[in-house]
Amino acid sequence: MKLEPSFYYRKNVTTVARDLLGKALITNVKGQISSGIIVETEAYSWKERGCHAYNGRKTQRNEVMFGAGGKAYVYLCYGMHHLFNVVTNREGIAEAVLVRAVEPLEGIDLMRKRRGDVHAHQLTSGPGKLTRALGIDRSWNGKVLWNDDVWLEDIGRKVSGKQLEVSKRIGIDYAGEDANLLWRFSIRDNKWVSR
DNA sequence: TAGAGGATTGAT
DNA sequence: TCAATCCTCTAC
Repeated sequence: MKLEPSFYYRKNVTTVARDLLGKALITNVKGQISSGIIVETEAYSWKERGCHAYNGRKTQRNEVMFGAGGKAYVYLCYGMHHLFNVVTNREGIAEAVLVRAVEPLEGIDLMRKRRGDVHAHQLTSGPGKLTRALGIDRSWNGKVLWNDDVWLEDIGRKVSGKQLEVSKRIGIDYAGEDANLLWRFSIRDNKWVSR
């Protein structure tokens, strides 16, 4: 079952980030389906320095984050990697959840084709890798997440408190104290969690 | 309009 | 540990 818009509209971005664990991210590129189970996320909010939209800073790139929740925010990092975010909250409030890693579910052969011949557990174990494996690029920026190209689904997988791992976010040393926020959520001992 | 730098990856 | 590589933002 596809996640309802109300799932994304919720006000607490960290709650959405936690709830996304165990959900499936599915893409349909020219009729070819590939999907993965989300095992690692990070929350970002305009209220803290790790976020592109810190302090309400709005640019052409991050404009989508200011829209209503439930859209994809895809941007290029380091000139070579596409990163996939889920926009949350209501219009005017810039918050998003970065999907950092998924566990391959469907279309594994297709992912291999896109990623080259790598070990199964390296197919989608990082934010730049999973976008490539699933065929996501910047042209997907702004798509709503309940259409037929890309969507999220509840596949009934529960993440217990025991499995939930909370930690500091990665790669935002420049954010000062905000880099210490425990806004990274992952499934403990899952092979596809990055690093 | 030019220059600096980045929410990463993969090879060395 | 470091280079690849190019878009985005900022400042001139």
